Amino acid sequence: MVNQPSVISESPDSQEKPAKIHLPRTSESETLKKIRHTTSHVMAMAVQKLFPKAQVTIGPWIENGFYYDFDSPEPFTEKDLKAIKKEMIKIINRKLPVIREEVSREEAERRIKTINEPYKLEILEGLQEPITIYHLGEQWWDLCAGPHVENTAELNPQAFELETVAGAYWRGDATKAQLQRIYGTAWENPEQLEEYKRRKEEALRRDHRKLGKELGLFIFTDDVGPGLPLWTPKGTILRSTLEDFLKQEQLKRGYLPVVTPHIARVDLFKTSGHWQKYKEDMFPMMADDEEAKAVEQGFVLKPMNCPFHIQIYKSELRSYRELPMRLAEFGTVYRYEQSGELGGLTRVRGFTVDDSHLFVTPEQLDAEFLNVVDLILSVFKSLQLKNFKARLSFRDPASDKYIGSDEAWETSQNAIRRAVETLGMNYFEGIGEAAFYGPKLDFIFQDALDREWQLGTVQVDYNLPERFELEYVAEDGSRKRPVMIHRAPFGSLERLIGILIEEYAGDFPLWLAPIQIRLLSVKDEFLPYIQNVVKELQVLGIRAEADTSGERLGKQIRNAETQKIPVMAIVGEKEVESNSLNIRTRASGELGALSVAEVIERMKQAIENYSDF
RNA sequence: GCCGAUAUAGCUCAGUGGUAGAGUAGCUGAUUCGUAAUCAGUUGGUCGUGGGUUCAAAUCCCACUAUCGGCUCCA
Repeated sequence: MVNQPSVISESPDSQEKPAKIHLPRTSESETLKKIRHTTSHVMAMAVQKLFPKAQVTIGPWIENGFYYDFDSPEPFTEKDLKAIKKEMIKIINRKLPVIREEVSREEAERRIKTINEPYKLEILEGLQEPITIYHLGEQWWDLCAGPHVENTAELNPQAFELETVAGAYWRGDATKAQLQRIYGTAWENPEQLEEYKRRKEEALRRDHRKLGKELGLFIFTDDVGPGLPLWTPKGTILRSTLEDFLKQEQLKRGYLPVVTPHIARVDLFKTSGHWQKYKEDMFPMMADDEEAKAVEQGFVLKPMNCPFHIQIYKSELRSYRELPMRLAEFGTVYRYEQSGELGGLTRVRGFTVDDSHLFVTPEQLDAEFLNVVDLILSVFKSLQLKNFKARLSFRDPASDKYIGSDEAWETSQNAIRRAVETLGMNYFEGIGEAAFYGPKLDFIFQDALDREWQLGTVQVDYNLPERFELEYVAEDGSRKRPVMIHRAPFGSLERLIGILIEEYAGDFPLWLAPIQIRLLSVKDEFLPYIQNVVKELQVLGIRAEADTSGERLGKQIRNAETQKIPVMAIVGEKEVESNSLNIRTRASGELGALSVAEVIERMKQAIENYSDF
């Protein structure tokens, strides 16, 4: 197995093991909460036994397990994890009682001082009374709200695993101490643990970085640079199919296409506020010489498209009759993301936003916002994306990273709240998640490894119209200020494709598949026939190709399956004689012989309806 | 950016101080075959880059780059 190419693991046999075991998330199970809390305490006790200098900080449960952060002079290694696990099993087998004790703040403080753990003192400050301490036997205790199992004997030593070590900042603050975090998972029984591991492996198989390589969709090279994807022919088909799809939707809804350059004078971004607020996140300025650099006269790669679209709006005196004006562009932007943040297609330094800026009158704002949300939801529906959350991304009033007046923020945040309430959508609020120029409604998706990513976004903006002094002539002849809506249903093509690859596990619906149908011949003598049919299909815009490898049929089928091609057409003597194709699909297997005309008709229908063959 | 790990053939990986390997892909030949791997032969690597230690480095040390996991950040 080890020496096989990895695509092998995608074979039907390895996929047909439906999960029978239910794996609850921690928040759904009181039992798991107890198990994981106690297991994390056992781990902390083991760590302090083996590394007496390690200080315990916090160690909560998380949805799939738990972690504990330690301040340790030496970082933990994978080897240490094995030793820690061994020590944990010893502790479990000692059948230590887990005892809850309520103490006064003063008493807690006194006890912490005797064991000299300053982090605990800081934690204590933030705790409400009653303060509870949990003891593991007589040697170890920690501040904890619980709940816990009653005895370590209730933990199954075969049902937990220490997974990985990582750095983490104290209190999640990059200016504070770097701690060592150990992630682990714990379950009720070994069967659940096995199932959990199996699902993690399964998730790894869906990873878009792996599938992107196997299916030949995109590459990265060291010579081009980190976070800068290169799109291969197949990936480019996928991209442009998605682009065309959205362009059509937008044309139906009155959007106006525009194209703008990738660079602009730095002054443009001074007016917009980017230069002041996000200079560090932009690629460095290009200047002719040192003198130009000194006075900040030069060009920058655009991190956003809005200032460009604003220029087009401003290029003429606008009447209220022209509004809403919806300028749309697949605009490629460049952001100098921190090196440690880059990964696959979900976080890159150059990406294409399906961007549009809508210039509307204040009266039009609510209706237009609803139109945008409607577009976004219908796009997700066509893409069969169902698992997402809507987040109201508001500013953190305590932070100074935002531009604009308090009134402008209030007005736009209220507009967003009104919209989601009108639609009756489920949503949650993310304080501090706003863009620096305005609040957003974001659509959040999960990748194969349960990490969350923002795709679609709608933003209400009173600030940039102000900064660029945008106007329109109102009905009464007065000059008024429009409101802007920034919106991107995909968010970025790159991130969307990353999520789509994982959502479909590389098995794209027919309309998106880079190769829609591959023709296979039983014998080489039928190659001319299949090549003619391929031409016929291509003329009709169907993405068809012929397998000319001369391999046996079984191998040709296998190759088409591993490449996840949705439709295979097999040609032997019978098919040539009757001018037909013997169809086999990924979704439904063998469908038998159909006339070429019928195959064409069904392909066209399925592609048009976003459905299977 | 921070903590840790990793980097060997197009791909997936083995190789822990003594002449660089396997499977697969590619190429060549034979086979002309009916629904997930036909057989044989064969090309291919400054072992990420640059330094150092050593008689000798893929292997040990240092720096850098990239990737992976996590943290922080994310317009």
